[in-house]
This record gives sequence, structure tokens and C-alpha cells, in this order.
Amino acid sequence: MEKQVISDTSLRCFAGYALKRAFNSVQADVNATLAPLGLRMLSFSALAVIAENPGLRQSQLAGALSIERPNLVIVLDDLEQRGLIVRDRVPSDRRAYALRLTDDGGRVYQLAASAVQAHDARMTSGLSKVERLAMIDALRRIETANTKEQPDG
Amino acid sequence: MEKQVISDTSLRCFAGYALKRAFNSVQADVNATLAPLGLRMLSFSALAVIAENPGLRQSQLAGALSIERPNLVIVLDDLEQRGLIVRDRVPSDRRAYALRLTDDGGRVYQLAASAVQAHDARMTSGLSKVERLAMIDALRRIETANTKEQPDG
DNA sequence: TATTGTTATACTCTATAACTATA
DNA sequence: TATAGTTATAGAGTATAACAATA
Repeated sequence: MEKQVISDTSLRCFAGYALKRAFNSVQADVNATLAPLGLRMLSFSALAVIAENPGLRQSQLAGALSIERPNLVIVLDDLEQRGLIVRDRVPSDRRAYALRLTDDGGRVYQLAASAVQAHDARMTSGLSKVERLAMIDALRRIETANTKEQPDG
Repeated sequence: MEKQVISDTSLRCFAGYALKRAFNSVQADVNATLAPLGLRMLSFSALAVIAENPGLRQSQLAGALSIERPNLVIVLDDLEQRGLIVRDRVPSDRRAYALRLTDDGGRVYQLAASAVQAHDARMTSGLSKVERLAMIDALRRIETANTKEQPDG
């Protein structure tokens, strides 16, 4: 019956801890939102960048998403097998693929983008517009500060 | 030579995407900070909550950290084997363990807390105090809004 | 030599089901 | 029956090394 309250004051003052908890809670929910379309957060992000930059290469996409090239391969394999994207050979460089959405891929992306936008609005419904934008800006600055911390290893 | 710039404007407006990128960049760096002490972000968090709530049980710790009980076991096994924590039997309930830090555990935790605090300050060095606190508060509200979204499944 | 995409592999985090020993 | 801790297992994300084809 001892319903002792557990405190975590010392952790709560760390931005990194707040970041982890918020991300964990959001990640599962975004994936649940995208599941009906057969997408995950990562595959949706890939579709978005391809939609915005048709003809880009896999290594460029990996760079834009800040993931390693090998991790992108299975994501693109899946999207390609389902007919959502196409890997076109690049005539000028036969090692590379130019990525673009198919018509189906474009439609699925539009549906997914709407779903994600609605989810994002719901997720940040406790914040004002200003607070929401300030948070996104702060997150970007944290990301930048962190990645440029190790300039040359 | 085509150093084409890849845009991700459509993704950048999603708070969830900013969250993911910031967390990914931070997670690796926190773990690198804690590596010399043989800790990860999760084991450090466990130490912090045990330090703050000596005698708490594993299920209470799991609840405080928002992780499932099974995932905590190996973390505590490791901390116990290294002599940083103790699992005391609870006389009133012989199923449960009361967790506490050893003297060594207390020392390692203090070192780790200093390192994490320094890292956190560096990570948020691009933010003013007000911005930093506002961001942490916003993250907590997002976490809360998201977890209470599914009240009973 | 360097780069593109690929394969293989490993590690971490998270989640669920089922077990044991207690209650 | 219900709970505390455990075991086993699975899925997803991320990372590195090494390879073939091409530059």
C-alpha cells in the first residue's frame, strides 16, 4: 500500500533528459499515426526530402536526414518495392541513383504529411504558436551546437 | 562536383522532427561524456533516481524512468555487479528489492552528475537561461500531452 | 585513390509474453 | 488472483567495416 512518490528533481533540470522523455513519448505516437500508411518516422522523412528534392542521390538523402548510408538502403528498398519511389540510374555517374517519388508515392506522401501535421499540432497543443516556434528554434540550436562540437574528431 | 543543396523545409516545421534530430545529436554526446565512468544515459538516470529515493523498488524506478520493468533488470545487474548499487531484500515484502547506492556508487554518481551538468550547459550554451527553461518546460508539456492522449488504450 | 551503393554485423533502446516466488 | 522481479525474445534505430562497381 506504500504509494510512495518518487522524485527526479536532479534529472528534471537536465535539458537532455527532458529531450529524451519528450522524444520517446512522441516517437511511438508518430509511428502509430503513420502505421496505417505503412510508414515510420524515418521512411516518412525520406519521402518528404525526396518530394522536395527530386533527383537527389542516396548519399545526399542520408546526409539530409543525418543518418549513415547503410541505414538508408533498407528504407529505400521497402519504399521502392511498394512502388512509392523509383531509383533512376544517373547517366553522368553510373554509381549513383537519382531518387524520385512515383505518382503513388506522391499521393501517400500527401496523406502522410497531413496526418503528421495533425499529429504535430495535437502534440504541441499545450504550447502557444510563439512557444512552439521558440522550442523548435532552440532544438535546432542544440542540434547545431552539438554536431559542430567535434569539428574533426 | 554537383554540390547541390538539399532542402528539408517541409520537415523542419514539425516539432517532432526537430525533437528527433536534437535528441539523436545529444544522445550520442551524453553517452560519450559518460563512457569514461562506464555509464550510459539510462544507467546514469537510474543512479540519479536511486540517489534521490534510497530504498525505492525496481518497479518504482521503472515507473519514474518511464521504461518497462524488464528493461531495467540488466541495467541494475550491471550496476550491482560493479558495486555501485545494492539490492536489499524488503522484510515486509519478500518479492521486492530496496535499491540504494553504495559509497562507491555515490562517488561515481557525483562525478557523473558533474560531467552531465557540464555537458548539458555546453549543449544549451546557445540558449539564454530563460530560453533554456522555456524549452525544458515545453518538452515536459509535450511529454505529458502525449502520454495522456491514450488514457485507457 | 576516392566515392556510391551495398552487405554483414553489432549495439542500444524499447516492448511484450510468460515464468517464479511471493502476497 | 495479483504483484515484483526475471527471462526470453523481437523490433527499430544507429553505427562501423568491408566489398563491388565506377569515377
